[in-house]
Amino acid sequence: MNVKISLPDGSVREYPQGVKGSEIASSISEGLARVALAIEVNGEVRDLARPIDQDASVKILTWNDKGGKSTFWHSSAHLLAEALEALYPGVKFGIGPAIDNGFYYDVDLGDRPFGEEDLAAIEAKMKELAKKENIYSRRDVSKAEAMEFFTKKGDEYKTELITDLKDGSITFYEQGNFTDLCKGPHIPNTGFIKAVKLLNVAGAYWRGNEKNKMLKRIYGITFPKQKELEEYLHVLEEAKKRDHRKLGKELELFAFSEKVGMGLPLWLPKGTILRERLEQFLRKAQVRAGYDPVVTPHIGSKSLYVTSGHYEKYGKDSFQPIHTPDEGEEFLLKPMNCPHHCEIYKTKPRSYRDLPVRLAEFGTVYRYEQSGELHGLTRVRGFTQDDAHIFCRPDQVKEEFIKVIDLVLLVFRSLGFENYTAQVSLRDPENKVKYIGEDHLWERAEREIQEAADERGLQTVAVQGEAAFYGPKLDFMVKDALGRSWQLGTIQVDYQLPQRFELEYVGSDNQKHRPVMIHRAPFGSLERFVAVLIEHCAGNFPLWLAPDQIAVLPISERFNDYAKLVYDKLKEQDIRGILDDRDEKIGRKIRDAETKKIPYMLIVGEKEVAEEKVAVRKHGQGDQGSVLLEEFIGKFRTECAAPN
RNA sequence: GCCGAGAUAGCUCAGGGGUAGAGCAUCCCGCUCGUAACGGGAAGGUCGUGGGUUCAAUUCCCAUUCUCGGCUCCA
Repeated sequence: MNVKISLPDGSVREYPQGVKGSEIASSISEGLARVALAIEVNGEVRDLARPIDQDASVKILTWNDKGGKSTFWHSSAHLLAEALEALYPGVKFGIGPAIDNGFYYDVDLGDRPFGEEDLAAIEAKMKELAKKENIYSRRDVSKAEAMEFFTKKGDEYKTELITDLKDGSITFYEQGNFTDLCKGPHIPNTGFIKAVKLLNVAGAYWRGNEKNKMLKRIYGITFPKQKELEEYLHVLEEAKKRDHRKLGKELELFAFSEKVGMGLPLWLPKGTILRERLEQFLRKAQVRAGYDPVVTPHIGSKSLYVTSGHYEKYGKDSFQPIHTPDEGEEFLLKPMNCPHHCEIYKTKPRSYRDLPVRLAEFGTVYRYEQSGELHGLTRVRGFTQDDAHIFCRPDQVKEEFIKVIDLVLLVFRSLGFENYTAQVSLRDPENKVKYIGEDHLWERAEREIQEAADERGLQTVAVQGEAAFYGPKLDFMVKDALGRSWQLGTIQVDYQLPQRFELEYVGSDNQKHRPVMIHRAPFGSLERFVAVLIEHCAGNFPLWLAPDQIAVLPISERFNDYAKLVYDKLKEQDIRGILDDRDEKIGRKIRDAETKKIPYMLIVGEKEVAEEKVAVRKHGQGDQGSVLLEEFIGKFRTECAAPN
């Protein structure tokens, strides 16, 4: 009997029943068979060696497929385990999955001291074992048999896992001398793994539960070609160079002080310019889009947050209330701007004609993040949101959403983030009780968010169960220059706060109605955004943002007067920059300006003085030749205008 | 918060039971210079903080703070 196999190109071929993925691959082309790692059968990734008994649509997976990569890395985790077992007899294993970039294995090495120094030896062992081209073979085992195997081995983690599995659906995979509980799939043999790098070791709780024992998690990555590993390591190195914590220090953008407190960034003068430029840019765009700027205090009465519900949900895990000398007064550091904005909404009765009301504030909020979670500017305890709340009628949600999407995209485009996607976060349909708000409003809002995203041509993924408890949301992810994804802006629909604050408007029917609230922040937080921007452009900010746009460099002290004249002329035009009149050689001055990543250098010497010119040098590009100073200023002013 | 590693000059880092060292930055002197580091000199450190062991601690031990790598969490 034959089975009909349909291929991704739409063609259908017949094969004898029980045909293997590897045979299908060979029948398509020998080249494909050589690089085939796994096969997707009706959407499920499987081993190439597993027989196919029924009609199916299949796709041969290679390194270029996501499923191929994850299979490859999962198999690499097994190879790591095999190497560990060879080098550390008696080692116990937790889990070893593939992750976005590589794989890890959680292991219990007992009391043995173990650190990153040990990784090289394991790596060598892995390479040695890989060369053997051991086959990953799958075998069904009964629960009892599986239990017996790991009990005998003394691996209590595996036996715990087996306890939770159903008899009849348990499989082992074996390669070389290593056997693991695993549902697969795997690549055909270890020989595909040509390049191995173990990256780091970290603690990880067994099953992610802090009550459990902490295992050692060994992270690694592998590739089918040595060259690909080298490229990957190069990207890692590049990422290190671009680390915003490093550049933030070098370029004097921000700093932290133990005395001020962890997670509380200090913005230095140059960083402040950057930040304020971003603020001004968005402020302008928001005024154009019909937002009203507001300002609210950094603290608020505890009762404000009791009303909003934040106190109940986060109060205990937050900065503790501030007490005044007078009894009974309690204030909280503002963790959110929305309660304040709700109170602004309530300062006067609102008509349906007034809506939407859009209140915007660069509001600094304070949240008690766990100490281990703090990280540069991306995770801090005090940060400024480019926050705004749109109070609108239910029938305006979609239109407002579209407007917000436009604003977010303007921000991304203006800052050079060309690659972005969006996640539509929906309710968990199985568990509607978790959420607040009427069913029909949710359904409508979820539909309208999706429609709004589609109308603007956004590439979206919908994820169920990811909504906030108060409403569905749209989260934006950007890819930076190194291909890393960051979550930035967010737009969220909220039914809860209008209800809690009893917000109302009078409708055309002369009845009171409840507005819908939209929270939105295109940057997310200024701190996080600046961090991402630094890493995206490696500290080479676009001209309109650069803290120092120009360095004026006299060739020698003899030309300092002219240099000062040039510098003053630039200042008059609001051009930011420095005058380097140090007693140094021009090569040195250029080098320093290049290191500081200043976009333009104006070099002035004998020739320039005589002709009222400046010799222009661009950062990273070198000498651009001389032009008249006036001419340069004219061009520069056009070039440094903020986008809009 | 939890596990692990670390903290030495403004920065990057070396050293190690007998009260510290380099390069860069800083300051001074000389040079007056044409597109990525001019030469010489000086100054600069309670070796994160607090305890303990020791004749002696920056070094060993304990605690603590902060930083880093993860885990967990994230309005």
